[in-house]
Amino acid sequence: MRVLFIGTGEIGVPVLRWLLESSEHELVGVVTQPDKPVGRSQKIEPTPIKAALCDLSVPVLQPERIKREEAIAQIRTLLPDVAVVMAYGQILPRAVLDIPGIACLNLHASLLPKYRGAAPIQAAIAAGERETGITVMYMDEGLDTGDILLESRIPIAPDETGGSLHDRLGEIAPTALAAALAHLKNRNAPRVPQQNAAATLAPKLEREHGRIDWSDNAEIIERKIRAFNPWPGTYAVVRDDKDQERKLKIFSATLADVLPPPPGKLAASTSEGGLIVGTADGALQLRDVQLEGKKRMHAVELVRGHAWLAGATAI
RNA sequence: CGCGGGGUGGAGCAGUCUGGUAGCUCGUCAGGCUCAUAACCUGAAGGCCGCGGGUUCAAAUCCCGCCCCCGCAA
Repeated sequence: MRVLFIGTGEIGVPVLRWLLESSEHELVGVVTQPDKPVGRSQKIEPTPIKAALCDLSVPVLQPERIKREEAIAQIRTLLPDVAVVMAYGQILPRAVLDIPGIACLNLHASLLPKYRGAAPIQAAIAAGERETGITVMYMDEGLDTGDILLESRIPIAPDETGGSLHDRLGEIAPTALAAALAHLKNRNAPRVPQQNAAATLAPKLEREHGRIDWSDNAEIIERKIRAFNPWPGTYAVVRDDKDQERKLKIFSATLADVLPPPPGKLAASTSEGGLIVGTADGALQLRDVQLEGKKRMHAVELVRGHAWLAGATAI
């Protein structure tokens, strides 16, 4: 089949690679977001999808707005049978959804109808789910509301991070897509409407969402730290010995079976060294942390040079 | 020229403003104490103080240039 890939994020790269190598399907074009300035130096960088596309014979479209008529007209000339959308970052208008001759599919990184939206991976871990997966669905104009073609499930490990789950979901996506395309080709593809009553939303995450509320339970906070690692990250704001507010990023922490300090209060850990911090119902042992302006390191190392941390309060 | 923090023995930091013998917590090694120990005591090794230039009797410290790391903003 003639397949058009529409995507931007890293998670779509395995699917793109699979389409490139597939002998059964022809990648007729790729739509991705425009190159954007990234990082401290604001260097203009291609999207991960464009960067992964070393095969220059595939047409790449990077419309500022896919709603515009010029963009739509260009896509139409590619004459795709199927469009495959994954982590694109723009809403597709009806006019685009109607272009593919057979179907416009979306690969979404959750078991729909749970966690519709931009951050399904983090949401699943933060909620303490035991499994998640890739859902292949027929796109409609709503936000991840289309009818389901199939889903591919994987378990969530107890030490899973947003990053590790993101990578694993990206890797199983090609298999799910292959099955979906095979069904379409054989004209026996299932089509099951979502149970809208069970739907939940996983809205786009901002850095500010990573601030930890120490009045939450230890288990909730620990899951959030894992879910938000590496993006958008979690942090506490502490006052240092010079009365300056400093941001302390927390990359990992574990539940500590010790007498907890009050919520948000940092204390020296007697059992393992480093720092423990109080929550609503228990203590967390801090592991990988990073004080703003400093390198990422183990809490044990950080405390050697920053004794004030033991006894500080996260505000 | 977006804003800001930083580069000091193996790790994390202080010292820089106010130039004058390189310091702290830990690690390593040796010895001691102990039934024993990640505990405690004693001792030791280990630093061209990011790189280059300048000022000075004297530079980690002051001046100029460069490299690298990190936080924010986008």
